Amino acid sequence: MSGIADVALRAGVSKSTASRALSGAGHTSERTRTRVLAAASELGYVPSTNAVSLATGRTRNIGVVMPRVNRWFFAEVLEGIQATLLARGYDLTLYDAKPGSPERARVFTEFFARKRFDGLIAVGIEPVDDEIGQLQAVGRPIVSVVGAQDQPGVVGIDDVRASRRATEHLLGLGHRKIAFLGAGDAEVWANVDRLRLEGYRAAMSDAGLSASILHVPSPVTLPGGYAAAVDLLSDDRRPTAILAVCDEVAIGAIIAARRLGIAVPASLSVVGIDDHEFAEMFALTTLRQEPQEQGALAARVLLETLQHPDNPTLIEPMPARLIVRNSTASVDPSQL
Amino acid sequence: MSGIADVALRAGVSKSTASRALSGAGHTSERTRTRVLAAASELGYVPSTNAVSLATGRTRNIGVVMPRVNRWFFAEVLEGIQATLLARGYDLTLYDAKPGSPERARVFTEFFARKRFDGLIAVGIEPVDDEIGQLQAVGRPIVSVVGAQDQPGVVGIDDVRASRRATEHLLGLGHRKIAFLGAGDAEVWANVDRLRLEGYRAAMSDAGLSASILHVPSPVTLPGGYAAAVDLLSDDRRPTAILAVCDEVAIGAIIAARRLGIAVPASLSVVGIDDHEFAEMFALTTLRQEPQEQGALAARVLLETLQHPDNPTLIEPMPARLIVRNSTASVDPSQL
DNA sequence: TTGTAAGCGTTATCAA
DNA sequence: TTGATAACGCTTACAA
Repeated sequence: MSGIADVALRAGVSKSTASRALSGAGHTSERTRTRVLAAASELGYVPSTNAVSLATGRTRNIGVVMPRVNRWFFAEVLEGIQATLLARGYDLTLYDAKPGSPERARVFTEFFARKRFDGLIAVGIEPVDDEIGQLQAVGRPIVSVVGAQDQPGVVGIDDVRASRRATEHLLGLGHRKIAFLGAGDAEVWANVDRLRLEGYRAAMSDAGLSASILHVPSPVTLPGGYAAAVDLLSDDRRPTAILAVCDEVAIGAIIAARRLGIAVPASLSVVGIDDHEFAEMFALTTLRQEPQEQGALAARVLLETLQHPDNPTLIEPMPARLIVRNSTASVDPSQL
Repeated sequence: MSGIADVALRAGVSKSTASRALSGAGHTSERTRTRVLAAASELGYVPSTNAVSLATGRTRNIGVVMPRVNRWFFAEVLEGIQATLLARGYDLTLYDAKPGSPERARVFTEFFARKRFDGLIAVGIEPVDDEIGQLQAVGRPIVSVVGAQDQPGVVGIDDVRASRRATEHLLGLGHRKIAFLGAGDAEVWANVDRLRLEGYRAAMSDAGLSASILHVPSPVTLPGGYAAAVDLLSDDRRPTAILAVCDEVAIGAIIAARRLGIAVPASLSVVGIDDHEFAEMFALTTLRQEPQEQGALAARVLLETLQHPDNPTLIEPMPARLIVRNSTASVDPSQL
């Protein structure tokens, strides 16, 4: 456990010189610098992060809050953030904040107040009431991933546009009876769900099909989509196509269709949003978003902000490309 | 940003008295204590974790390393750890360490050397070569989740026993041609996979079926299990039952069977290990393990060790119960 | 029970 | 370019 004092001693300089040589800040002669560096590596010197933080006020640590980690999207975003921070030598402190839970309240008050991080990445956090103020009160830069597109510092795709595009794909195939599957009432993702529903509605309206708009609520999970689809598809007057709020729901719907003996895509087209890791296996047509990239971008933007606090970075919405696989086809004329 | 000095001033005491009153260590008169507490809350005082850590040597932070976070098991374990730490006021610093990656090397050397945590939880880390030494060198207590059962401080189920039990379930239903699906060669989970394969082999041998042992390699993912099962089941001499290394692979196999028109469980029994969140939806018979509990236990044990370093806690293997659903049935006599 | 003062391991200021 | 010395914000002997 040798400290900078030991290094200084061994290099025959003062602590301050050693510090300068090691951190690169301030002037040091080439000769002493190499001597200090040598001494440090010989001793296996590792600076105490606590002492550094105390003296400088920076932690080299980033906080990440998300409502949960056991969902494909969140896990992917987390990996993207992690990789980027790691490359820059930053640590990552994770905070779990399930909506409405008492733990969440503690995170927002107690844990955030400790300010153990230089900046915060909020993923899929839709702050309610006082949470907004609590986030502000942290007094550290914040970047969000998925959230209201109108706020600054938000990384994500344009959800309205994505689901509109997906709907148009189905319309282009001749479908008229298109159901939107997903987005129950009090969901985690309420915001995103709402935006995607909106895109679907807009596309339907534009096609003169306002009357055919059909919003089927479903839990936003694979089993949830399965169950909801079983109900929906058991009806005689079932739709010819389904737009799911995300791939997990879409895949649930495909599995439901198979079980009911409904051929996909011959008798039913299904399109999702995400390009989930299972999408290929189910030949799912979907709008691809890349959560790892979103996480990486969020991290980059945040680190950039830390370096140049008054250099506000404008974040462009990320692209969402239509990936056509084999879950969508032209509508069967007999079904019209 | 008021510090303890401000609190002390406001309460009309010295810094040390304020510190004692706030931390509860040492004696303080009831009266001054309440005064200090009042002053602290009026000022919204939050101790600087850096200063505390520097002075005490403890961080109130736990490190968690795992090879990845976007797999059901890991994500669940992480949630279990998180919840437990949160309840005790501990922070969680996450380290991603994909096997063999250069990032992993950095984590094990650079990041661990910073010792930003009081203890470490290693989930599914199968340390190689120098990594073992590097973990030791951290000089902090370590608890593992899943790993060699013979090492101390390891939380997990008895994998050999679990897969033996699963195999016996199939044997009890009259199956003789039972394939083990999973565990390719150079897999992340090599250790666990090997143990489960071993349990299967043991059960088969005990039943006098050594000759029928059939190990079919498959990537340990749902799509991987799907692909491997499609191959396996396309063969005329296909097995009447499959034991999958985990539920994700098992579910892949069920989906494959359905696509091939093979009825589960009538013509094919499938059993998994995990009780994954999708298991119920696929009526999968499985051996349930509870990763959240494992994470929580690991966290509890670690915190306990921090409090009583010389009180070695013995960790019992966690139970794995057979959950019989509808993916297994007595073998069809015509298939024998 | 309380206060003084010395750490904890760095960085930052200011002379030299 | 370098070196004393004072922060950083807290805990903890040691004295009172």
